[in-house]
Amino acid sequence: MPSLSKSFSSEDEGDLRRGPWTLEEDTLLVHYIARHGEGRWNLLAKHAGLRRTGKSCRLRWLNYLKPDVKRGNLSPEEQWLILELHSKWGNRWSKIAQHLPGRTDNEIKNYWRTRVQKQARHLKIDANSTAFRDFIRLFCMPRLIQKIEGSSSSSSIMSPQNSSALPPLLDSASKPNSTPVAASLLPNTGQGPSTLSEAIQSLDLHDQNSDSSEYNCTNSAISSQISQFSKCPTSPFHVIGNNVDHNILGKDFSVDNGCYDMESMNLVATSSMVENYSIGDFPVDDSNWFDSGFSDSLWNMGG
DNA sequence: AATAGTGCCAACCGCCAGAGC
DNA sequence: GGCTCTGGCGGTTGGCACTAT
Repeated sequence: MPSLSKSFSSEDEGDLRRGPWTLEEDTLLVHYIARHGEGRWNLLAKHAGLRRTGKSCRLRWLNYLKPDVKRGNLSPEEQWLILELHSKWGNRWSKIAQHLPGRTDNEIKNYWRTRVQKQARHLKIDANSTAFRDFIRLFCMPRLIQKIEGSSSSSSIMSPQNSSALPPLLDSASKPNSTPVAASLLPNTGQGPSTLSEAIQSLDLHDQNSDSSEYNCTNSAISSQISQFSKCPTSPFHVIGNNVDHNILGKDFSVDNGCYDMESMNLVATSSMVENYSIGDFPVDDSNWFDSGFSDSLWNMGG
């Protein structure tokens, strides 16, 4: 957010600036990197004439100015991938971000904290608990799969240049002052995967050392990967006929259902509901469930 | 219209690991 | 081996924008 005032944005600690970046600083940084490349951040800051720490320059570049940084709402595919990878790796945000082209670790971390952890708070369970992990895998991920499969035509192309495909009302780029100046100043490097399916393919290729068993049921294309995942016998939401494998329900999925207004929740994660649950009839408002991240009907249940 | 509450996210902080000397 | 520098990471914070009352 360039050029916004902030109480501590004036110079302190000697000559170093802190707080929001100005448009002028952004331009300096972008032009310097365009000419000399990135790296050696402390030197870069000095030579570019920026009164910022190298760290601050690096962060500003990586999280905001870099041309291939994608802005706007996370797609269902991206959300699914975040949930899946987080269940696998935990808070390894940078590692997770490597598999989401154009997304930064900061953005993923923010998403997790503001959307997913909020849900755990509303359910009054620990976000790191088994119960919440089950909730994610039993309810959220299958729902996302439905969402993805329902709009399979738009499943794969998510290059930064294609951000117009994002839901316009929810595209955070609509915020003022949020347009990356570098996008118009620098060419796209074209490095790294540009689509989610490419990212998942790279996941298949590179993840075979550590926990590859979790991906035994993956395929190269995202749609087949996800449907394969849902069919995988080891998947927590393995489907038998049209019903969830009840083996997974042996786990304690107790949620204090007396803690919130059940009428207004749309979704109630109780064992009895789970037993009647089938993939096709989630008791949630289908219209906007994941369109707006986790923040709409389902996730706003406790407020 | 004013105020309070909440969501979101950019930016900062502290810690750590690796490289170079 | 110890020190310094640098970059990377995860956690946290502050403030703007939006929504509800």
